[in-house]
Amino acid sequence: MATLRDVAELANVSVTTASRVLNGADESHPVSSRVRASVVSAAATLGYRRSAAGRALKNGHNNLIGVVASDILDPYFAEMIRGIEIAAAECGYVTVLANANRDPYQERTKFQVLREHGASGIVFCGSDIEGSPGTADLAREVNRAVGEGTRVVSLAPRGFVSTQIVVDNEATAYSLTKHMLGLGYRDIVFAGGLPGLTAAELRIQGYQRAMYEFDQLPRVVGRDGMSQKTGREATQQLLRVPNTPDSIICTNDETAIGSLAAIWQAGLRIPDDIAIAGIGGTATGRVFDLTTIELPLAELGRLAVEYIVRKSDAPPTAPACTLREGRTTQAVRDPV
Amino acid sequence: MATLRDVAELANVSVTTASRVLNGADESHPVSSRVRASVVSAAATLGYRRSAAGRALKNGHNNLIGVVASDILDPYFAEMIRGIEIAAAECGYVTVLANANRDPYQERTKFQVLREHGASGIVFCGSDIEGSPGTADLAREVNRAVGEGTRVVSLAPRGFVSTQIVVDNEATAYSLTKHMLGLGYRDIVFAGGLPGLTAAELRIQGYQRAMYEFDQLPRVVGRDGMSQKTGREATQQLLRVPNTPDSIICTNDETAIGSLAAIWQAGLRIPDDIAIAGIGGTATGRVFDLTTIELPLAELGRLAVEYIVRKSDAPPTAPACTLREGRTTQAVRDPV
DNA sequence: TTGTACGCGTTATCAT
DNA sequence: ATGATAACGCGTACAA
Repeated sequence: MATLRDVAELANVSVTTASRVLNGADESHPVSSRVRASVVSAAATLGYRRSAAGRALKNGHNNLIGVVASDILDPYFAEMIRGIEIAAAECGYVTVLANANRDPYQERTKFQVLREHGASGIVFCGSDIEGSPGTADLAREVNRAVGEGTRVVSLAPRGFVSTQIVVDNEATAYSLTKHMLGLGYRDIVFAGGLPGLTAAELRIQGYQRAMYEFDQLPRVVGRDGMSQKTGREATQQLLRVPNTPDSIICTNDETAIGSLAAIWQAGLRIPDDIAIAGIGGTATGRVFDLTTIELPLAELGRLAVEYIVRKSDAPPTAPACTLREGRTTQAVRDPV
Repeated sequence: MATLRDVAELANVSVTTASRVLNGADESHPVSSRVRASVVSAAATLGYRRSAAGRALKNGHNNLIGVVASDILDPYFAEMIRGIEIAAAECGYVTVLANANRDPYQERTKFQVLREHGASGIVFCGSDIEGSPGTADLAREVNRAVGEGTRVVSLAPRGFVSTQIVVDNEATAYSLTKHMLGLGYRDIVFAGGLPGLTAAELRIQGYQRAMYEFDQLPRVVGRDGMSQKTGREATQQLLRVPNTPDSIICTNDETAIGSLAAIWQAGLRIPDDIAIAGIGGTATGRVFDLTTIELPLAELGRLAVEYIVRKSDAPPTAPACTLREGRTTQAVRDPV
């Protein structure tokens, strides 16, 4: 890699001048257009690229934004990451991705590595599991980082203290359940989740609150995952026994997609035989015309980046969620 | 951030010693266990983390692997990225993600940024569009980088010269089409693609070759995308006019999922009324029991990382693809 | 308008 | 077994 010095030598100027030409948005140090041109041309012929390492060492900070994602394959998080990456690129920042595979230990390790690389801010995409081992360790690390000026943002509820830009999970599930009840559904089952996973638990609570208000008995199944597979298996289970519900609210769109797959494969019709709703608003949900709560996932990512880059601002609040009525639910004429 | 010097001072040793204790896998420089302990304890109390910037500056290289992805939301690429990230983490490397949004200009810009950050290697996830503007620019940049020792790997066919770890797209589509013909399907339509997108064009060619060999007329629709939306819209179009085919081969699993959505929503049965097959082997495909060619996507990512990290090896070759017979196709008793 | 010189955190080399 | 020092590439305060 050609260095600034190489460029300066080829252009017959000092490194200072070369630096000013190539990086200086600095108006206080004008450079003659002749010198400027020769530096630019030298840089071009040498294929000069500034060294992020040297720059970071000098400035004490890096244009890096770290991401600790629970699962990059889940469109829910992928959408957030995409929002982060786009906003970061617009601000001249680079996104460093670390996939934690839903493992608290990996989260801690990767958080540390991101810090070693001098990330200006670190964003957590994904909730945590209450009381899981390693949680305390992670909390300590996060505290230290925040104390040293690193901006830490969580885009899902988290046990450690950090800036949170989080949708109201309880309220989304509550309002979605109310909506389903309003359509006339009564025997509504909630599918998906993980014991202790905060975001999931909050959604279950919202669902339960709405059901109790309506004097209906809540029923939660498939509390062993947040994936399409979870939705599929939980639904197959439901269809195998009596008491098939009239509708299923899924913990997220992924689970709902799995549920759709199971129902279609069983030869039933949606929404006539059984209705499905999800939470998320991901692209696959739209393709299936899924009734869901649209969460501003990419927007959350963008807000996180803005909070990190414009260091003075107060933490932003998450924008509102909106219900999207698809074709996997309908008004029920004859509530049982 | 506490520096090595801080640690050394607290432990009353020189920075050299501190460095040796904290980073030295160096057996040739033993350290007394007493000193070692005091350094370790000092580092712990200060929360010392080594600086990647300083280290990169000194070593001249970074433990970074850059990824230029066409679309992180596409599970096809997300799976590759996941493979990269896991393998990289195992080798002590960090993954830097750049999403190019299928734009050649963004690819070039982000490639350069990745180089600025001293990435040891850069992986391209996604094919390119032949003759698109910016392609030549990118090729020049890549050449320069390779000449300077950066390892560049493409996990899809690419116009520029680089190490390629690529599945045989023509062959996969050919063998899948042969399989469908063998099942008894005759009026097989191919859906999806983008004009000039090399990987997509190769799949179309493989499909056409198989059809011609069987004296069947190939028919390609929806050549305006690679997404679920593409598959859905192309299929809706097909169902709207006469000459409904007996089966659809989709350019990838995503397109196939969209196709499934359209067919189910139209009230038709799969595979009885119409059969669907995809290419990819992604998780969503499995949930829908999609007949597909399983490509070793995560494995490609892993191979790319190994090639980058173990700098001496010859470029690895892509592992084989395997047909997975799902429930979206079946043997046809009565070929028309 | 342009140049000189220093220091950021780390490690390799050489010295003790 | 431990320490002093130089150098990596960059940006900037200061000098000219």
